[in-house]
Amino acid sequence: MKEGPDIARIGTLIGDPARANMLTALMGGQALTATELAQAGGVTLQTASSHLSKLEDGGLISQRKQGRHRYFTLADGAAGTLLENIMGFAASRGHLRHQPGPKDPALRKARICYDHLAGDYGVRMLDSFVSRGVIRTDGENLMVTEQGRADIGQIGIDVAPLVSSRRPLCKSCLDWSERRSHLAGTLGKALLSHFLEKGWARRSSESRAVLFTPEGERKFLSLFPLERPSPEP
Amino acid sequence: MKEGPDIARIGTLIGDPARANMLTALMGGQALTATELAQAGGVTLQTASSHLSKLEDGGLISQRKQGRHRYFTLADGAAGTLLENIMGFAASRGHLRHQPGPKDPALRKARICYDHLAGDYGVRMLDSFVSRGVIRTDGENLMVTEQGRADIGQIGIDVAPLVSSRRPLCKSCLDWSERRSHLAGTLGKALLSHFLEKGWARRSSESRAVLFTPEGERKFLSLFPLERPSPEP
DNA sequence: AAGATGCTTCGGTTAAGATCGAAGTATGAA
DNA sequence: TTCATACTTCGATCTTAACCGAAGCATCTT
Repeated sequence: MKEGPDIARIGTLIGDPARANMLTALMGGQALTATELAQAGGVTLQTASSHLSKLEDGGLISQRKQGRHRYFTLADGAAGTLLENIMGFAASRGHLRHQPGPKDPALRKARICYDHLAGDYGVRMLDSFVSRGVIRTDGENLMVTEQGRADIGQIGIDVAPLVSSRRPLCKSCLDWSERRSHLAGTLGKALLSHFLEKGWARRSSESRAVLFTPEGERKFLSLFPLERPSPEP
Repeated sequence: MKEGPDIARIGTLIGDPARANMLTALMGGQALTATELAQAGGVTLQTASSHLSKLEDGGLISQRKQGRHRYFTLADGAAGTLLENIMGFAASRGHLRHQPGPKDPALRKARICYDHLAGDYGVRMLDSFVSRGVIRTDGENLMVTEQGRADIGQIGIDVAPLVSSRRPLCKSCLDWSERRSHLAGTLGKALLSHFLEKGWARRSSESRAVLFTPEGERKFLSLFPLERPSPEP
């Protein structure tokens, strides 16, 4: 009788606090072991193991055996995007777990959102692109302009190989701390990788924070100037 | 300690089968009473009332009192989009509630997805737009071309007023019965409204099916010809 | 081989919340 | 006023599943 996709199953999987915490931890983009995820979820290893197998059956995560460890990651980009969407929605309704934003100011400033940069710096980067005409926006969709390709090339990133993938090149992602959009998609991913490779910033070991070096910060800010505060919905 | 948006809360709301059924019913885009939603959810009125207040607290739905009725709708477009996303994801993982598609063939052929057309006809419409260059696609983002605006104008729809809104003009939405994309966004909404206004089709009273008249069907098919089966991921 | 580490499976307990009957409130009809 | 309809609130029951201790399996180290 009932028609359609089983959204309740996905909802149930995400609806348990321990599982939600594990998934949030996996949004960091790194593969984590069952033990690490148990800690992230705040449960014992036995309980975590049960949760992880449910998440895997549900297609949200996948695992890779390596020696006596099992490394878990989000199943794919679609799973990451789904979680981003839900986070954005939850934030838009004011459903925050503690108070208006992350307590840790570093997390508010710059953090990883699955595979791209979020937080104040992530929002600033997209704002700068839009105000300088590198990226054009049509409500929600984002497109790199012709001239924008050259600008991004100057940063040291070749746009061409990024479009081949089935993931979109640009995608806006609602930032829960800033309540504005930042840049996701393969370009967002490439930019973050670039910053990390150049040594401008590194990942925090305990959280999703991205820590810029003083020099990296200087370069970042000069690379992504803000003309004026651009009002965005 | 815990950072970020409370995705577990949203998950829990969607994770209950009765609530999921109610939300799916509301994806039809029409305002429904508590009694109707109780039936959709397969629970008594008391239980439904409890569910509805939880959904409202969570920001997924809103209500409007009218005499002794209370009409419930999805809170806004963002809520609809969220549910669409989750449906698409669930379908992509094969989480269907019964078997590979809707039992009702009419539902497979054409149905309402919140406010736009889905099913075989919905997919065909987008395919036709893409193959004729009315809409260009960049991975996931959709854009109406210059020439496309004129083509759509010929159908009788003025694109200009559709872009002002904060919702995107075009948006792809994964179709769970076809496993391909169809057209959402304000343009998708305008097209469906147009078909209904012109009397080419009408909504089914019991389900989300959209029933075309013989003449409406003829016009629809000639308006959205398929050059060749276009392979899409 | 023996021990340590990482993880899974099993079993019993417990807590959360979904459910509905019954009673209460609000609006409309007669 | 009286009755009917639409819905909410209260209270009690009952099912589901989250949880962890204990035991088992697999892999690495020594």
